[in-house]
Amino acid sequence: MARMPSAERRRQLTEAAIRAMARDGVARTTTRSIAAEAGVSLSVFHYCFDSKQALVEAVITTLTDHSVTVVKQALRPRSTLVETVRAGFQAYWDHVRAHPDEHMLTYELTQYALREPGFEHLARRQYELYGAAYTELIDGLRRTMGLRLAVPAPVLARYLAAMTDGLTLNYLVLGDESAWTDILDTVTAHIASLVQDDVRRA
Amino acid sequence: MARMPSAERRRQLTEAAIRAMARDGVARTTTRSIAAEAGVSLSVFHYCFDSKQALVEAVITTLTDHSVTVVKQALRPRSTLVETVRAGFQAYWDHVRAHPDEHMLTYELTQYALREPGFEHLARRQYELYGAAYTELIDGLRRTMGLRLAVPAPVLARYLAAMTDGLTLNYLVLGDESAWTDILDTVTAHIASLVQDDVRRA
DNA sequence: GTCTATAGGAAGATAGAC
DNA sequence: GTCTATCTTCCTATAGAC
Repeated sequence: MARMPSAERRRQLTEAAIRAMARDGVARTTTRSIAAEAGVSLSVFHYCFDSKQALVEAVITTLTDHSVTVVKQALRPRSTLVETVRAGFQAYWDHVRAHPDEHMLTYELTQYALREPGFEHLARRQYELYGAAYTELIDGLRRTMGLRLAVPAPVLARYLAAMTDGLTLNYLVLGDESAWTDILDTVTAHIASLVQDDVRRA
Repeated sequence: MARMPSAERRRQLTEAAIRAMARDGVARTTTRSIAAEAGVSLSVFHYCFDSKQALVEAVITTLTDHSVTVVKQALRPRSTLVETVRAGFQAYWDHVRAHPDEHMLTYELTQYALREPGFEHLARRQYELYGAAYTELIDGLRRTMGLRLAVPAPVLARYLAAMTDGLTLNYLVLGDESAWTDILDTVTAHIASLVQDDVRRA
C-alpha cells in the first residue's frame, strides 16, 4: 500500500471506522473490520492509534463536530421568526431522513461514552454543544428581531434540543410508517407559538 | 446450590442480568458475570437459556413491561387537566431521578435491539407501548372531561412520548447541574397550554 | 510505514461426572 | 439440575522482517 503520513492515515482510519460503525453497529465493529474498511493491515491501525479506545475517541469528537455543524446549518436565521423555526426544523429533519445510520451511530456512541470510564466528558460535550448552538440562534434572533424571552435562552435551548433529540430517536425506532408529517407540523406550530408566547409575555 | 425449577431459575437469571447490565453496561455484561451475579455456575445459565440472545430477549421484554408500568402509573388521571399533566410529569421525573441506571439500560437495550437481526420488533414494541399508554390517557381524559383535540390522539401521544424521551436522555447525559427545574416548569406549562389550545381550537 | 505471523486472553457454548 | 473442565472462536495488541 502507498505510504502516507500518520496524520492523514489517522483521518482515513477514522472515516473508515465511522462507515463501519454506521453499517454494523459499534458493538460489532472490530479493529480488524476497520482496518479492512480502510484497506490497510491491522498493524497500520496500531501504528497510528495506541489502542482501539484512542480511535473511538477520535470518532466521537469527529462525529460530534459534524453533527453540531448539521444543527447549526439547519438553525441559521431566516427572514422571519416563524420561517426560521419552520425551515430550521425541516432542514434538520431532512438530514435525519437522508442519513438515519449516522444519527443512529451518534446515539450509540453517546451510550458508549457514558459507559466508558474517562469518556463521559465526550458525551457531555456533545450535548453542551447542541445547547450552545440553540442558545446562539436564540440570542441572535433576540438581537436581530428584538425578542424578549420569558425564560432564559439556555433553558429554552435545552428544551428545544431535548425535543428534537427525542423525536429523532422515536423516528429511528418506529420508522416512517407513522404520521410523522402530522407530528412535525404540530411540533413546528408549537415551537412557533412557544417563542411567540415568550414575546407576548415580555 | 439448591435445586430450582427452570421457570424460576429463568426469572432469577433475568433479574440478575438486569442488575449486572444496569451496573456494568450491556457491552461489558457477559454470560459469566450474569451467572456470578445470580450465584450459579455458567452451565446453569445454558441449561435455562439456549443462548445469550435468548436471555437478552427476556431482559428486554421484562424491562419494557416494567417501564411501561412506570409510565402508566405516572400518567393516571387526576382531578383536573392541569393537575394530571403536572403530577404525571412530576411522578415520571421522580422515577428517572431515583433510578437513572434503569433508564440508561433501557436506552442501551433499545440500541441493542435495533442492531440485532430479528430483535428490531422488540424496540418497536417498546415505543409503541409508550405511545399506547399516552393515547389511552388522552382518550380517557377526552371522555371524562369532554376534551376535543385538534390533532388525533395518537399524534399528540407520540409527540409527548418523544418529548419525555428526549428530556430523559438529556438528563442522563448532562446530569443534574443544569436548571432542570426551570425546564420542567417550562415543559409542564407548555404541555398544559398545548392541550388547552386543543380545547380552545375545537 | 507497512506487512505477515502470532502471542495472550476472554467470550459463548458444550461434555460428562455427580 | 448443577457442577468443573474444556473446546472453539474471535478479539486486541505486539514482534520482527522488509
